[in-house]
Amino acid sequence: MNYWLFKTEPGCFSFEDLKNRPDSTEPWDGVRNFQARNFLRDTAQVGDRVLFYHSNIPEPAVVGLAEIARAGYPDSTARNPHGEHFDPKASLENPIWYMVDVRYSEPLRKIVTLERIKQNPLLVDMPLVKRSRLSIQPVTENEWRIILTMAGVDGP
DNA sequence: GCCAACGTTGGC
DNA sequence: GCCAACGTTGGC
Repeated sequence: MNYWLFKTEPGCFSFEDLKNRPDSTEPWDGVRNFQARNFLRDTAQVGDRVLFYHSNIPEPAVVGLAEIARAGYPDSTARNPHGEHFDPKASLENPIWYMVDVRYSEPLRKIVTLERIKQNPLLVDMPLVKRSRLSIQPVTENEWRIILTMAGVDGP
Protein backbone atom coordinates (compact mmCIF):
# COMPACT_ATOMS: atom_id res chain seq x y z
CA MET A 1 0.00 0.00 0.00
CA ASN A 2 1.52 3.27 -1.16
CA TYR A 3 0.50 6.90 -1.02
CA TRP A 4 0.81 9.30 -3.95
CA LEU A 5 0.22 12.81 -5.13
CA PHE A 6 -0.97 13.14 -8.73
CA LYS A 7 -0.88 16.54 -10.38
CA THR A 8 -3.23 17.73 -13.07
CA GLU A 9 -4.24 21.01 -14.61
CA PRO A 10 -7.96 21.29 -13.87
CA GLY A 11 -8.52 22.99 -17.24
CA CYS A 12 -7.29 19.75 -18.79
CA PHE A 13 -8.70 17.16 -16.39
CA SER A 14 -10.12 17.99 -12.98
CA PHE A 15 -11.27 16.14 -9.88
CA GLU A 16 -14.84 16.95 -10.90
CA ASP A 17 -14.18 15.38 -14.28
CA LEU A 18 -13.07 12.19 -12.53
CA LYS A 19 -16.15 12.23 -10.32
CA ASN A 20 -18.37 12.53 -13.38
CA ARG A 21 -16.94 9.50 -15.15
CA PRO A 22 -19.68 6.85 -15.47
CA ASP A 23 -17.64 4.30 -13.51
CA SER A 24 -15.54 6.93 -11.70
CA THR A 25 -12.31 5.59 -13.20
CA GLU A 26 -9.99 7.15 -15.71
CA PRO A 27 -6.76 6.09 -17.41
CA TRP A 28 -4.01 8.41 -16.17
CA ASP A 29 -2.18 8.71 -19.50
CA GLY A 30 0.24 11.11 -21.11
CA VAL A 31 2.91 11.00 -18.39
CA ARG A 32 6.18 11.68 -20.25
CA ASN A 33 8.74 11.93 -17.50
CA PHE A 34 10.96 8.95 -16.72
CA GLN A 35 10.90 9.23 -12.97
CA ALA A 36 7.12 9.53 -12.94
CA ARG A 37 6.94 6.67 -15.45
CA ASN A 38 8.98 4.45 -13.16
CA PHE A 39 6.58 5.09 -10.28
CA LEU A 40 3.59 4.19 -12.46
CA ARG A 41 5.23 1.13 -13.99
CA ASP A 42 7.03 -0.32 -10.98
CA THR A 43 5.46 0.81 -7.75
CA ALA A 44 1.84 1.88 -8.05
CA GLN A 45 -0.56 -0.89 -6.98
CA VAL A 46 -4.30 -1.37 -6.97
CA GLY A 47 -5.65 0.18 -3.80
CA ASP A 48 -2.89 2.77 -3.39
CA ARG A 49 -4.28 6.09 -2.17
CA VAL A 50 -3.88 9.27 -4.21
CA LEU A 51 -3.93 12.96 -3.33
CA PHE A 52 -5.49 14.70 -6.32
CA TYR A 53 -3.71 18.02 -6.88
CA HIS A 54 -4.68 20.90 -9.14
CA SER A 55 -1.70 22.79 -10.58
CA ASN A 56 -1.18 25.82 -12.78
CA ILE A 57 -4.03 27.82 -11.33
CA PRO A 58 -4.13 30.88 -9.02
CA GLU A 59 -4.50 28.72 -5.92
CA PRO A 60 -2.86 25.33 -6.51
CA ALA A 61 -4.13 22.76 -3.99
CA VAL A 62 -4.88 19.17 -3.06
CA VAL A 63 -8.60 19.00 -3.79
CA GLY A 64 -9.63 15.40 -3.31
CA LEU A 65 -8.81 11.74 -2.77
CA ALA A 66 -8.60 8.99 -5.34
CA GLU A 67 -7.16 5.50 -5.52
CA ILE A 68 -5.34 3.34 -8.01
CA ALA A 69 -7.90 1.15 -9.78
CA ARG A 70 -5.46 -0.60 -12.13
CA ALA A 71 -1.68 -0.96 -11.83
CA GLY A 72 0.76 0.18 -14.51
CA TYR A 73 0.14 -0.89 -18.12
CA PRO A 74 1.44 0.43 -21.46
CA ASP A 75 0.22 3.92 -22.36
CA SER A 76 -1.36 3.43 -25.77
CA THR A 77 -1.52 7.17 -26.44
CA ALA A 78 2.23 7.02 -27.08
CA ARG A 79 1.52 5.02 -30.25
CA ASN A 80 -1.23 7.24 -31.63
CA PRO A 81 0.47 9.46 -34.25
CA HIS A 82 -2.49 11.86 -34.24
CA GLY A 83 -2.54 12.41 -30.48
CA GLU A 84 -0.57 15.02 -28.59
CA HIS A 85 1.23 12.38 -26.52
CA PHE A 86 2.66 10.50 -29.49
CA ASP A 87 6.19 9.13 -29.12
CA PRO A 88 7.62 7.64 -32.33
CA LYS A 89 10.05 5.54 -30.27
CA ALA A 90 7.27 3.66 -28.47
CA SER A 91 6.26 0.23 -29.81
CA LEU A 92 4.23 -2.81 -28.74
CA GLU A 93 7.42 -4.61 -27.69
CA ASN A 94 8.83 -1.53 -25.99
CA PRO A 95 5.96 0.71 -24.84
CA ILE A 96 8.35 3.08 -23.01
CA TRP A 97 5.45 4.91 -21.33
CA TYR A 98 2.97 3.55 -18.80
CA MET A 99 -0.29 4.61 -17.24
CA VAL A 100 -2.55 3.54 -14.39
CA ASP A 101 -6.28 3.84 -13.85
CA VAL A 102 -7.49 6.05 -11.02
CA ARG A 103 -10.86 5.91 -9.28
CA TYR A 104 -12.68 8.77 -7.61
CA SER A 105 -12.70 8.33 -3.85
CA GLU A 106 -13.90 11.36 -1.90
CA PRO A 107 -13.68 15.15 -1.79
CA LEU A 108 -12.01 17.03 1.05
CA ARG A 109 -13.98 19.01 3.58
CA LYS A 110 -11.42 21.74 3.05
CA ILE A 111 -8.89 21.85 0.18
CA VAL A 112 -5.23 21.94 1.20
CA THR A 113 -3.50 24.73 -0.70
CA LEU A 114 0.14 24.72 -1.68
CA GLU A 115 0.50 27.79 0.50
CA ARG A 116 -0.65 25.88 3.60
CA ILE A 117 1.56 22.91 2.70
CA LYS A 118 4.60 25.19 2.42
CA GLN A 119 3.80 26.76 5.78
CA ASN A 120 3.78 23.39 7.55
CA PRO A 121 7.32 22.52 8.71
CA LEU A 122 6.40 18.81 8.74
CA LEU A 123 5.78 18.89 4.99
CA VAL A 124 8.90 20.68 3.72
CA ASP A 125 10.44 17.44 2.46
CA MET A 126 7.60 16.75 0.07
CA PRO A 127 8.72 16.84 -3.58
CA LEU A 128 5.85 19.25 -4.12
CA VAL A 129 7.77 21.82 -2.08
CA LYS A 130 11.29 21.10 -3.29
CA ARG A 131 10.83 19.64 -6.78
CA SER A 132 7.52 20.98 -7.80
CA ARG A 133 7.72 19.82 -11.39
CA LEU A 134 7.43 16.09 -10.73
CA SER A 135 3.86 15.13 -11.67
CA ILE A 136 3.66 11.76 -9.89
CA GLN A 137 5.08 11.94 -6.39
CA PRO A 138 5.32 9.45 -3.54
CA VAL A 139 3.83 10.64 -0.24
CA THR A 140 4.85 9.20 3.11
CA GLU A 141 2.24 7.77 5.47
CA ASN A 142 2.98 10.59 7.86
CA GLU A 143 2.56 13.28 5.21
CA TRP A 144 -0.66 11.61 4.12
CA ARG A 145 -2.04 11.72 7.64
CA ILE A 146 -1.05 15.35 8.14
CA ILE A 147 -2.63 16.49 4.90
CA LEU A 148 -5.85 14.62 5.62
CA THR A 149 -5.98 16.23 9.04
CA MET A 150 -5.49 19.65 7.40
CA ALA A 151 -8.30 18.74 5.02
CA GLY A 152 -10.74 17.80 7.75
CA VAL A 153 -10.88 14.16 6.70
CA ASP A 154 -10.96 11.46 9.38
CA GLY A 155 -8.25 8.80 9.41
CA PRO A 156 -6.02 7.60 6.59
C1' DG B 1 2.96 36.51 -19.19
C1' DC B 2 7.39 36.00 -16.90
C1' DC B 3 10.97 33.30 -15.59
C1' DA B 4 13.45 29.85 -12.61
C1' DA B 5 14.07 25.12 -12.30
C1' DC B 6 15.09 21.23 -14.41
C1' DG B 7 14.55 17.24 -17.61
C1' DT B 8 15.78 15.91 -22.32
C1' DT B 9 18.29 16.04 -26.64
C1' DG B 10 22.01 15.92 -29.60
C1' DG B 11 26.59 17.45 -31.27
C1' DC B 12 31.09 16.58 -30.35
C1' DG C 1 29.96 10.88 -21.56
C1' DC C 2 29.97 15.87 -21.29
C1' DC C 3 27.47 19.86 -21.62
C1' DA C 4 25.11 23.61 -24.17
C1' DA C 5 20.81 24.36 -26.15
C1' DC C 6 16.26 23.74 -25.89
C1' DG C 7 11.56 22.78 -24.26
C1' DT C 8 8.31 22.32 -20.53
C1' DT C 9 6.36 22.92 -16.04
C1' DG C 10 4.20 25.53 -12.84
C1' DG C 11 4.32 29.15 -9.17
C1' DC C 12 3.85 33.78 -9.00
